[in-house]
Amino acid sequence: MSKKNNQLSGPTIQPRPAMRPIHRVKGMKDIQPGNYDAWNFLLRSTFKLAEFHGFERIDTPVLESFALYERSSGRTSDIVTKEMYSFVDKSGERLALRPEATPGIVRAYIEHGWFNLPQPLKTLWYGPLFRRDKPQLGRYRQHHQLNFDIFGEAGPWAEIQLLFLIHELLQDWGIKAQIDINSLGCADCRPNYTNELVKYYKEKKHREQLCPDCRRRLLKNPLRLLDCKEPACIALAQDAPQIIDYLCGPCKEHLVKVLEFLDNLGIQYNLNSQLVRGLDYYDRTVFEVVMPSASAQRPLALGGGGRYDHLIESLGGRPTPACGFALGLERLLLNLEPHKVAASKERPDVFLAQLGEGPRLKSLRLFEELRQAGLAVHQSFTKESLKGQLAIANQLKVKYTLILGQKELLDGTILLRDMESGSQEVVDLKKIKPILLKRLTKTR
RNA sequence: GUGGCCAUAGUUUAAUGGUAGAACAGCGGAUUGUGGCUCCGCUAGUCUGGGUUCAAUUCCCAGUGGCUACCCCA
Repeated sequence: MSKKNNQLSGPTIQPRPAMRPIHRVKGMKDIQPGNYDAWNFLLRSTFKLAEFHGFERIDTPVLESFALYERSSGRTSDIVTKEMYSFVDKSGERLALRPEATPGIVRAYIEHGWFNLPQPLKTLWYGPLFRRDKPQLGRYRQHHQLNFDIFGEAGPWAEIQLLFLIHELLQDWGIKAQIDINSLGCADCRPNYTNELVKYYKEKKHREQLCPDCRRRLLKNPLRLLDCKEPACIALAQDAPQIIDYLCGPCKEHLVKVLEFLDNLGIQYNLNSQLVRGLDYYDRTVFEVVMPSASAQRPLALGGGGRYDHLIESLGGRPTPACGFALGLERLLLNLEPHKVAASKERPDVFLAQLGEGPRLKSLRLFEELRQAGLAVHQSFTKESLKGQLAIANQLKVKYTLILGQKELLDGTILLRDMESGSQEVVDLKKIKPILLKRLTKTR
């Protein structure tokens, strides 16, 4: 157990632990040192852009009542039936870790009377969601979403603004994904279509070709027949009636408006009549951002959303049209170019190195002074050796390093080292702040 | 929930039925006040349980975990 080298200043060497460490829970992910750069890259640009678009930041609790999801997402949806983390609280109340964001957001909208705020209300939500899936590529039991919602706007402008925002974000991030769009009609016209669809699939020659899953879907949720990836079912879906042909006047007009605007803005999209979504609450416009995957048969969805004009009502609110969109952070992360992330990282301006007790104290004060002057100062007060401190300054790729030792402290000076050239000059300590400010603004 | 592949230092990996070798990273030194390059040293590992065996990290079984495809979804 004895250490030969008692000068070791690194992590303290611990005796071997007697107990086995506890592993993280399946499907959960830690964000490790260094990983946050990519998250910041995504989040910072989103928060900024969403603010320009007039979205207000909101949050809702991780824990909600089970009934909320049962009523909104659909009693038969997979999310509710097999993927939710739910439990009974000591009080006997049935609770759930939120599996998606929209129901909680809508609940808050109703509960706090957000309909009294200026409408349309645009909200930005960011947080973790929980689904008890089997983990795989881009899927974790805890994942994070960015949710954009627009309340109180019945017109196609809501969709347009969302799609425009998404388009801008994808461009900023350098992600070349495809936007799929479709309309599911409304309560008036959708039944006509589903009737036709069921009729088509019930024809004997068609029905016989369906996979077992799809035979079930035919009874439970016919729209999802279009979504199957079995070759035979895909072939059948090709010739199936298309919902576009069955949309009522207003629904058709709405969709056409959305598409016209997109054309006008030069936003490329793919009108995909096969696109249906896994949640029950959508009306009219639905869309998805998809990324073709090399290994998987289906493209990976980076995000998805649509209009939910009746959800607020069905959760007990006054009738309010609404439209929302969610992006999956972990899936976006999968598609980021490392060099874009690296380039987005801000480099500190100055590194402050010190040698000895006195200089260290003095440098703490100088650190504060420079920081308040608006300089990005870094330091490593725990390191003793100048060598070690310079190595860190080098890793940080700072332009200048300040060195304050005993000698400088006595003279009232400080060393200014240019890290690129390696040249050094002695500067009056009182003048270091203006000198740095001047040099850095010149090179920035 | 179903299927496939996998499990050795922090990471990437090598090897073996006789208790494991490297690279990178970290820390220290060469240079006790000067980074990047170099050289040297140190730290650190066979997922868990059971079985076969004189002996298991190696072979077998189970579990757990990871990756991945499917269902479904962001």
